[in-house]
Amino acid sequence: MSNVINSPERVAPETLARVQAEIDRLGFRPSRAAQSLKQERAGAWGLELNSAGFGRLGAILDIFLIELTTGAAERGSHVVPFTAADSAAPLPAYERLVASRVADGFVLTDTRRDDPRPAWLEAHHVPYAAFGRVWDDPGITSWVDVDGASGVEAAVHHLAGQGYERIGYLGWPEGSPVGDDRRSGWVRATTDLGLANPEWQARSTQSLPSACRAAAGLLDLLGRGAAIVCASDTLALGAWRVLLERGLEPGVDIGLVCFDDTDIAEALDLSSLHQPLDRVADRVLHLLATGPDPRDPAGGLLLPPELVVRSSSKPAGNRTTRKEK
Amino acid sequence: MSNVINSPERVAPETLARVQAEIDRLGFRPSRAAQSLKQERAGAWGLELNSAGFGRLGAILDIFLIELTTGAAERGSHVVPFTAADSAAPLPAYERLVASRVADGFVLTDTRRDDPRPAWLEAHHVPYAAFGRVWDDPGITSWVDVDGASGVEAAVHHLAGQGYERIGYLGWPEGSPVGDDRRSGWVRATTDLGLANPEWQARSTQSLPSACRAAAGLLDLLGRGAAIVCASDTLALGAWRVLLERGLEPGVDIGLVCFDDTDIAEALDLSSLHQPLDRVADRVLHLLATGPDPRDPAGGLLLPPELVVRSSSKPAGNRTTRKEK
DNA sequence: TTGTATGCGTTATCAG
DNA sequence: CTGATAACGCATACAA
Repeated sequence: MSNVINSPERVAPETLARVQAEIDRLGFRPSRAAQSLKQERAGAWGLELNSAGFGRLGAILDIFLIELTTGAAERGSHVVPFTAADSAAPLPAYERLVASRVADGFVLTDTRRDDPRPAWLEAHHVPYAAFGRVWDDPGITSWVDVDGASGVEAAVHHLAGQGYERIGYLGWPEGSPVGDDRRSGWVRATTDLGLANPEWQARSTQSLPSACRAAAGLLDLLGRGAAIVCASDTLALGAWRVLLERGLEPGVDIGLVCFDDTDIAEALDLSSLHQPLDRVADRVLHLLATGPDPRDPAGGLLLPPELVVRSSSKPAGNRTTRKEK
Repeated sequence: MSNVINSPERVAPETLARVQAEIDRLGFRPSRAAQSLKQERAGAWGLELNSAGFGRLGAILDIFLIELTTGAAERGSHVVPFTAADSAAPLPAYERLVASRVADGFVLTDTRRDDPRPAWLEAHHVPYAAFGRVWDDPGITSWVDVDGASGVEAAVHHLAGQGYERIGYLGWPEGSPVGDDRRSGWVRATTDLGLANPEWQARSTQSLPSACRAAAGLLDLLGRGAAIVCASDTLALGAWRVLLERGLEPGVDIGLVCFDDTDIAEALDLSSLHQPLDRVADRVLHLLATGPDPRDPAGGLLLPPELVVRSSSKPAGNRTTRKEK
């Protein structure tokens, strides 16, 4: 009797033991397909893998996928990755999974302005939760994101605490919501600290040559003894390269803090803002399971990143000892 | 009638059109759960995400996952990622998916010596195919791998063709099957070309400081004008760093070719051996669908990587022009 | 408290 | 060639 499995409290202890023994002996495990059919839910969440977010330098989505997979398993469900044939028009791929009832809902990543997915999912009453703000509609609260502004702010305060007085910012071109958010943290923190100088910033796309050019220009402006906060680990790689080419040592001649804390930051021993992907995954799964909390009309959840201090932002004491060449 | 969907040739053209019209009108799509139940197959392949292979510097498995997902979708199935609670003892996680019939079989990655998975899967008659050789048992042919030896060999020949005469090798410590395989390509090629020198090699683990130390030692040995083949992009990053620190330019003062062709190689503009992950995924899915070919007892499939030439291995002509400092 | 029957949405079989 | 029907394995409601 399946009561033993699903409501053990409704069954006599003695029969429970007997049936349980049989279950163990036979190695019985319920079939997901039959369960899904009966319960009319797949027990799986779809996750679109788009090449914009995956497999790129400084990608963190692979880690997020691991966290999501683990978290889903703990809640008795699965993650079904899928790709859209045309990444500019992903809706058909979502529609397929919904229509064949392979996924009960979706985890959105790489949310952007004019993202067609939230509206479509809302219209079709498909549950979803986003890693990344839903920028188009403040009324939508089914998202979790990392607070880029407060992260960069913390980085600036950290650098100021280490004794840096000229703190520049190497970010993305204006217009990307994530980039603008991170930059605002730099503006706020330098203003608060009385270190503001709107000149001390440079913009670069996520390509290394571009990052190197931007970093070089910024370094010319700032000079030795300054610090730079980078909007991503890729930008930091560019900055790091320019430092090396100029014979400058990160954390000694120039302070460096970057965002994302990918393997690159770790490998290069760069201080970085670590995104709490385990907590993001946990909250996303929670949202998916319960739906957005109607008592909380304020919006989604903003998680602060954690600053991981490495040698690229050494305290002032260490910096005084110049390394012999 | 479902004959229209599953065997349209057995149905009168007129009824077919009529029923098809209804299907389109109603937007009917078969439910995967019901199909799975009826056909007694999940239509999904399990893929273990272990933190050894994912989210690490120079990881290519995220790209492989995309290829696998796309390929599976083309064949009407899905990929179900999962993690093992204890990555040293992954079998229970496999067992769960089999028992609840969530996955019909598995794609193995990160195969290693004394890997318990192939034997277990064979014993339980669970279909599987590996990306990476099954090292323990030459009788097992259900794998696809990239031919590291021939790849490195091609890299050495390429460098020799560019005019390099001292070609060193920066690899992993002895004992890893993949590393030994790649190294053997260097030995073979340098021997064939009469450029062999067993001294010209260094060994390093996949950490940047270690790679830098090893690369520095190797460079001391080889001197300017030599070339280095690296067993991975991470090792190449170490070599690249040492070059920069010494004021040497890759492709001008030192030739550099690495393995894996990850985002790092692309960002640093390093020549690299590109693994044909799309073809690997395709063959793995083919193996899964058909089982290993009994007419081919010779073993699995070895695909040659493709050398992507970038600025770090410029032809000799370009090298003659020394850059002004 | 325990056992039994029904139906979830398919596909395959079989009688018409 | 077509339409009806049983069975896949489970959960649930209901009868015993």
